[in-house]
Amino acid sequence: MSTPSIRAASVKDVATAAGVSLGTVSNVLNRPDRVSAATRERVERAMVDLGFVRNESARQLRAGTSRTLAYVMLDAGNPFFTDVAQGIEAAAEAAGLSLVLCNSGQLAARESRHLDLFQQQRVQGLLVTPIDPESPTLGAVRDRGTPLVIVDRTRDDTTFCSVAVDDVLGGRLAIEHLLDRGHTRVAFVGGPLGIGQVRDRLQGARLAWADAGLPVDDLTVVITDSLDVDAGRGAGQRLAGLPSARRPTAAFCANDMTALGLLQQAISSGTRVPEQLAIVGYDDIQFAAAAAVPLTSVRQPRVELGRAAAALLIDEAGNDGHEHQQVVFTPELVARESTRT
Amino acid sequence: MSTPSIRAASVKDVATAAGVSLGTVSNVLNRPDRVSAATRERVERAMVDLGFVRNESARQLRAGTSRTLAYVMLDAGNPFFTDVAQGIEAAAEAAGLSLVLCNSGQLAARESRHLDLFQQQRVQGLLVTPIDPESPTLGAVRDRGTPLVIVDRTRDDTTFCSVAVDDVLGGRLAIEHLLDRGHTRVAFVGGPLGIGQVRDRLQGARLAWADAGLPVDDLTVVITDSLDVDAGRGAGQRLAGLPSARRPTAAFCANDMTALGLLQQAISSGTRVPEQLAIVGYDDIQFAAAAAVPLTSVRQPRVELGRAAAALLIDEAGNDGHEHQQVVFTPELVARESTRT
DNA sequence: TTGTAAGCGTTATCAT
DNA sequence: ATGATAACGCTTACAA
Repeated sequence: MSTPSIRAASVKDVATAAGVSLGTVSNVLNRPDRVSAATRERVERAMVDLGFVRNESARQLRAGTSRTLAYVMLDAGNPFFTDVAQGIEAAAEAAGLSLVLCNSGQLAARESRHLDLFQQQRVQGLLVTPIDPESPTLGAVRDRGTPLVIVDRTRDDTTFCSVAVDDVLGGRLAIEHLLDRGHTRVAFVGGPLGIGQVRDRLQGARLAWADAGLPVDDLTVVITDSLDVDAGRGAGQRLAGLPSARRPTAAFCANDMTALGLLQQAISSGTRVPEQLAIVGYDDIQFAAAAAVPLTSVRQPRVELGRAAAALLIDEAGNDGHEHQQVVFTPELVARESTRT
Repeated sequence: MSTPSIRAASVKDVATAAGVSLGTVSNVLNRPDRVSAATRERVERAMVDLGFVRNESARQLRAGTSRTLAYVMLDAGNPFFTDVAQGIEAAAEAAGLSLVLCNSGQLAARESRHLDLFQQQRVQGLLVTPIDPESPTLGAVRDRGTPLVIVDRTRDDTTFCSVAVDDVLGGRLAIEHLLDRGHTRVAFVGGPLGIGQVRDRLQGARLAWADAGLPVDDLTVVITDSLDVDAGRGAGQRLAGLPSARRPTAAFCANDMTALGLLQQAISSGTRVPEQLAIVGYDDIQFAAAAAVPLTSVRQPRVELGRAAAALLIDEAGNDGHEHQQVVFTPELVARESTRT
């Protein structure tokens, strides 16, 4: 049993206890092969006796290298981002690195606090899903020496590595699926348009609509204030209020939370899904498949997204010949009950 | 614009650039009042010119104090824990501390890796929702000097601070609610029984059942392998297979994920909820209210749980007269459509 | 108000 | 195979 001491045991304490020099202790820590089995054992015993815990600050200061990656999430409450984090962690673990997480919660002040902290900690690299991908603070981080990759967002220039999913294509897929099912009056539900991804998904929807040669007015656009469940409910009421001749027979929602809200409103008001209203969501979160009417959704390769981001970061941090890459993944439509013909 | 240099600028570099001594630079960092406005300004200019980022390892090594708390989550994909984390972060932020997160994902190896890492980083304190609250590794952490509080779990002894919710009472509330609604054949759905919380919720259910003087056999117990959506679906099929005379008219699920699965199975097989099957969940996650039939659920004060845990930890880390406390919160039943009479 | 210098715990180089 | 010693970048007395 170790005795909680007033001051944590240091290598020096271990050395004294084991009757060896401090350098030898460091060797059992870092090059165990360089030390004889007998002394190694003695040192290791002393370590557990004293409850020795290596001081990472000192190690890092001297060695000049950190063994951790950090991911600043946009919204830890959204299952999408925790899946991305899981992919990052898998890649980090495979490379012998640890991942620590932080949540900006969409607050710029918190985002920059966390960015600062991690820079000061000299993490090997930083992943971030930024509130604003164009923000100059990201460039500042990298200029100061911390490799940084942008996750699930893109930037207009190519000065960063980034991984994202083709949202224009995703919008296309959703609408093409509904057209295939014979729908000719469709609603896009989502917002605000300040979010680049919402814009892209809408654009993709419009492109597919135009390609089909349908009257542009038959694609109703319902802009919401946010992308949560309440927004979906509200949109449902707005759709229900339309004259039946103009009422859409299908809706494409900019994310699953919104789609779930719309679904709930429909069911509780007696609208049958998919017979009277087909619904397509976006993200394919776990709850989409588990909804009362399993939701057709555009799936993004979340875990793979994280994995790729981590790989890019590890390359940027370790490879001198590194060149920035903007990786764009392809989304995929998962058809379920909510759009069954 | 700062120039990305081959080696990060140090206080010494800043001192040289500003034409002052290294001690003065440190003063503008730590005691800005001790230095004249003129030199302070000069030093600050030099800092931005050089893109100076304070080295936290060196700071911490010398000052001996960390400004961060860490939370090792059990399952980052479960919205319950991210809400808890939010409460922790709020309390940490209020105390001028940062919070970093890690996910054990129910893997003991990962849990202990993360625990090790944070100990080595000498974080001010550690919060953890452990895979096994009785594990001796928790005691080892604390013995080695890192304050640790247990979150959403309890331990048999009182050697730790902990915060949890009264699960026996929660089970009681669920069953009493169903009894109030007139149900006399009820199923408990959840498992495995290795999880203390599942045991407690079941125990509460049984106590309430016994108090009502009903035949013990009329409380059907359906044990599941896990607490996810699939488990709920499977349980639904098992219930449907019972002879109608013995088939429960209501089910109490050990968490919302399971309840959502049960609900989905019921709806897709034509069982009307709540008319033919009433459902009570547990946790009151956001998706519970957003389900096709909004779910009655036992709510735990998640954010408050986190806040309280952080407060305990901060006290343990900073207050010499600290005494361990086991805080137990009271759950609350939120009635919704799924149990409407 | 500012400068000087010691030391935090570790790693790594060089002797032995 | 092991021991002595000089950094790493910073904070903090203490001296000027």
